[in-house]
Amino acid sequence: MSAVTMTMVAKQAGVSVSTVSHVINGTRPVAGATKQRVLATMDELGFTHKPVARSLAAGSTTTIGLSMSWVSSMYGQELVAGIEEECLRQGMQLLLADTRDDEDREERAVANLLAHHVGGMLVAPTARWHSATLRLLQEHSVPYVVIDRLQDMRVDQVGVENESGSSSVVEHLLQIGHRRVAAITGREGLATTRERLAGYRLAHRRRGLRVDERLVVSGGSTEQGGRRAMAQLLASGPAPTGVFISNDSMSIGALRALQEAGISVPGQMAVVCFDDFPWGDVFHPRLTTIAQPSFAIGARAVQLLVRRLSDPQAPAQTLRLAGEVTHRESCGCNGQGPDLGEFVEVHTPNVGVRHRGTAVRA
Amino acid sequence: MSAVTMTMVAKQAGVSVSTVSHVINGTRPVAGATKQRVLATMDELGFTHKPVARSLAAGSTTTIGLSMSWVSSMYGQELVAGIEEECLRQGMQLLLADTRDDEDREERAVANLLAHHVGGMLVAPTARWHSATLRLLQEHSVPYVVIDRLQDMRVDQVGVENESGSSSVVEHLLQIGHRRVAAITGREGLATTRERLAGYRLAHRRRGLRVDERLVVSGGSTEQGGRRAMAQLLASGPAPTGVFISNDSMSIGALRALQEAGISVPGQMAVVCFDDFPWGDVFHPRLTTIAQPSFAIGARAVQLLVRRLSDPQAPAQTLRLAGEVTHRESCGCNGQGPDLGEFVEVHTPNVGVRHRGTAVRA
DNA sequence: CTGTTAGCGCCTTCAA
DNA sequence: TTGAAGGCGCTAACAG
Repeated sequence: MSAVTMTMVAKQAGVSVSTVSHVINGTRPVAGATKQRVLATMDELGFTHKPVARSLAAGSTTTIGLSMSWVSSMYGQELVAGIEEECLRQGMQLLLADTRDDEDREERAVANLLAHHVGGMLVAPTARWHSATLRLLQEHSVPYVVIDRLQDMRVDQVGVENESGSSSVVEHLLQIGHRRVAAITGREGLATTRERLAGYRLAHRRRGLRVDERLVVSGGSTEQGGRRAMAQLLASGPAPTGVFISNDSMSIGALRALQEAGISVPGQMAVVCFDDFPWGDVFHPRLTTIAQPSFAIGARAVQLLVRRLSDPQAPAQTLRLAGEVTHRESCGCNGQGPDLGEFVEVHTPNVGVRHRGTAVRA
Repeated sequence: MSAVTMTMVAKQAGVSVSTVSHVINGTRPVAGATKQRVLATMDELGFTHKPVARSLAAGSTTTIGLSMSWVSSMYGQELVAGIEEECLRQGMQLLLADTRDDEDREERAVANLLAHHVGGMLVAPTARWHSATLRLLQEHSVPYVVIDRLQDMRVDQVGVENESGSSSVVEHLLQIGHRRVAAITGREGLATTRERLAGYRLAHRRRGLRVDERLVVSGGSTEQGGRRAMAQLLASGPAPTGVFISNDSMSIGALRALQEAGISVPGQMAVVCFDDFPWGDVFHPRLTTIAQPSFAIGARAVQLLVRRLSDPQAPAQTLRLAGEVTHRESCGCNGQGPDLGEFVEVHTPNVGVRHRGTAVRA
């Protein structure tokens, strides 16, 4: 039997329901003796608070929703961990919904969450999310913060510094002598895609080199796309000697293509990529990557949401956390390269840091 | 504004709330004309159903809860995907809570889910879950199904066939000539640990070999544990020539230890393990594994729950899905081994199958 | 076929 | 310092 209600507690303790309610919520002073009695009976009866009833009556919740595509990427695990951890600390509950990076699913997911009376939302938007989903969010006038794929809007959002991160690894390749460095870019329309590509270009500019546009290929952010993109790079024209891959899924696809073509890494092709793999230093090729501070991003997102919840008028804030270059062997510099740290300012925010394998610096 | 209620729809359409309710739920016949009118006004006003109010009033929900530790394992992603997919098909919502394989967190997680009025629960229990959590579940008399770590109880549960799976890969090592095959086992108290170890023993028995107990080491199911276990195996006594590792996290740890010791796989050490990696055929060493049908397991779990929801008196059911041996190179048989398929009956249940990379059969 | 009337468990004025 | 009473949005008898 779970049906221990406030009414039952009230009757048993010989007080009114409102007193019980106030004891629970600390929403008005209650005499010490009464309070103790209520607390005791609550404990005795095994009373549990029912958030749904509360939210119905009060119109608010301590539950927040998270809408993201976490099946498609390894990056999501740490993110969710960070979010959960911070939720715990803030005394909030988390409701999860998966979008699979599909706009329709996303709309349904958000609608669901909203229907479940979440008090706020964390959204890692899909590529073309604005249309319906954004409207939903705004119609319900629910506070939300955008994660990862930042928008050109005045909203609370937190993500990684894409441009500086990618520019530093690309510049590393250029610096150790590569002159034909390709880029496999993500899905069109994503801020991350745009910014990481910008980093790639910036690196060339810094070195006074011109980008050969034939070496810039879209991989659509998926594993299959990455595979195709790499295959295409290998097939057409003068092959690159190095490649920058814009996310983890595409990296796997690209590696698959390289393997199928019998090309060794880094021997015949240097590889650097965005997004780290937690097991990146165990398997070969050991990838040189930019690790996102996923855990911290998640935690910060919750903090941003909590802030907005308590102060709806606060100005919108955009947080950019620095990625961390994890230097391994796929770049082929054999430790002769520069310390990449000089390009990237690695600052890990003070929100609970997680170990992510052994980062080998050059 | 999100506050479009049934009452408003009723007034606008000139009917009573109960009619609106019945139109929505199809819970009693409504005249065609009336129904159309209600539907139209609902659409016009942008009405959204509020599940929390419904569950309060009806005492039931279409929301089910999932309590598991999915951050720690890659296996979890497919599982959740399978669960979600099936939930979608069954028209149910999913609430997620992470336990991090910690008993206290698990208790809180389950309590939370219960508090949110879930109509049923999916639980992938931690090692010592019975004490508090199970009681919670039963006190609330909520239907639940156990996933993965099956219990010795009469409850609905679904998991992989641990024993036959591990015995087949271990027997493979024995068959190609290994005589000192070690086992790195999981956390004590887990059914999976027990069963996978039993498979390891069974393989030896089948081949008429005795297990050297010094080669059986616990890795506690964690990456660190796997690393320590492997280090221990390498340090003490006569080293094994092959090893069976009981889950994915420990495999990563063990590989790390092997790498630190400068031991090549499969050259100096043959490796087989439970749990596959989605990217297992891209990186080296390419692990020979037993892939769990995670997606199917998730889907079946939902089906089991739905069945119990509709028929509380149905007899408890235990489902065992076959794992699939994914034969790659870490076993070192160089394709000379037998077709492992002859040991394992691979039957993929009819619940939506997912691609998981290219499985190379010997 | 449809409306009326109680609540579900809780919060929140308004009184006392 | 405390109670009583109304209502959040919806469902489910009970009446027509």
